[in-house]
Amino acid sequence: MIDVRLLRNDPAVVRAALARRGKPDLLEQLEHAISLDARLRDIMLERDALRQQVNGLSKEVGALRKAGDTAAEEVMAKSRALGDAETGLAAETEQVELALRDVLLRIPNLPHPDAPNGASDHDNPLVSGPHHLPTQFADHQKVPHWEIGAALGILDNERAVKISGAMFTMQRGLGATLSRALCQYALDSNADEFEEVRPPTLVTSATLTATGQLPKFADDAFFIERDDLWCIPTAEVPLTSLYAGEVLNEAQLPAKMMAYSPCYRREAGSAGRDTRGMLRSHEFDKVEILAVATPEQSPDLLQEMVKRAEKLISGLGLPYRIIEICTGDMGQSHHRSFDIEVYAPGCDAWLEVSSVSWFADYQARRADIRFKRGTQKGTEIAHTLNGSALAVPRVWAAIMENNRQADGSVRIPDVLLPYMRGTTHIVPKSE
RNA sequence: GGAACGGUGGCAGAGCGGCCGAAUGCACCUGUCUUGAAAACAGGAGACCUGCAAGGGUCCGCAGGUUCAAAUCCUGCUCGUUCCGCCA
Repeated sequence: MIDVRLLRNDPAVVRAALARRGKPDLLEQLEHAISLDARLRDIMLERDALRQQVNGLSKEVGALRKAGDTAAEEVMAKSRALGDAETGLAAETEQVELALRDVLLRIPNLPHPDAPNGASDHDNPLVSGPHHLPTQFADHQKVPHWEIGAALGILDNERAVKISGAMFTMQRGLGATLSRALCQYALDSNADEFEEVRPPTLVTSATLTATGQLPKFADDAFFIERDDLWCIPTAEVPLTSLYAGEVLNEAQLPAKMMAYSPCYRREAGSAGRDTRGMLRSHEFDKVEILAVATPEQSPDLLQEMVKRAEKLISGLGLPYRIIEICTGDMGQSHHRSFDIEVYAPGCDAWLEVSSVSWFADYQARRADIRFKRGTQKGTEIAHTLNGSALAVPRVWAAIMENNRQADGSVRIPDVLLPYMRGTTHIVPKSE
């Protein structure tokens, strides 16, 4: 959520910042929020004045009663009348409050001043790279991973579909081992600074609202109606809410955490896209890194987290590049955001394998994560940042295609060897 | 799933419908004392909204209800503990 007070005191700044996202209807929502806020403060003032009177009268009644004064009855009647008026105003206040909250929850975050302007993903500037990109690929590398996986007997999507329906994948044998190896690798590489967490993967609506998926993007998530729980689309969701509703001490920040989790996505808007192979599916594995921080710590943390994600991809020896997300392509909650893309010669495509973002106080305000500076009075809203350390399926696919040898085998990147039980190459099953 | 009990400030823990934003202890902060600290003593100190401020309002798990007045009474929910049942 954006800060209502900023909207109230400096609407021009908010308008200008949101205008950069290039969605005209946003500005209408802003005006709506501004007028609701003004109205809310008016009636709250009225309501509080009434409450003050009622409170005062009630005290009087108490005193009169004690003194045995019959005037108490009169005062009670007066108070009752005021109380009725207060009830009406209170109901209205509540209504306006809810309406305002609903509008605010749907307004996206303000882009960082340094975030590049742009209308769509075509305008995302290149930050670094391409790295490790050979001048040309051999023919044996220009085979899509779904063909490689099938030939090696390590990808069995047909049976995944039999079990669970379209857009589910299944890895078998060394394919499954490779998936797990990637997770281990990502976790081990960040264990120096990040606490490993194994969070719940079913969460409440409140939790899913904190990170920004609700109320606007309910269609993108799996919902278990009977128990009123949602399947997480990323470990960002439970990790962000880990400190929800708490006041942290400044000394606890930055709190750095990481988690492996399955991720569940309905992919409602993309039916039919990327249906082959492992580029898009309803369930996949990911290792996420996340930090809760002070505003001052955040810029450096953002850079650090991009570096960490880059190091993982680079360590695998895959061709990659880093781009920055422009204002028109930014996600709802993002303040500033970088993507790492890996080139897959079989698909002939740059695949987004990691996204590192700074949310400023947008998520923390929704989640009510605050911190206290030293012995200073009062609290401040914290900042949150997170990034995929490693999203398994697309990296898995890129390894298949980039590392395919002339003999049809796939070479395991060196950094994964410790997790592969001695396997250096995945070779076709000889039958 | 069934039953019993419970949810009060950073923690522990009192609280007759009005004198309760809430005793007390610990922890914390500031002073006095001390070379410094500890101890002792004195004082201070919650969060949120609104307001330039003074002030006002809200918050005792959550939501309703009763009442002139609710931490306190009633209802529903939720979470926790324990016991039973079930179970990897």
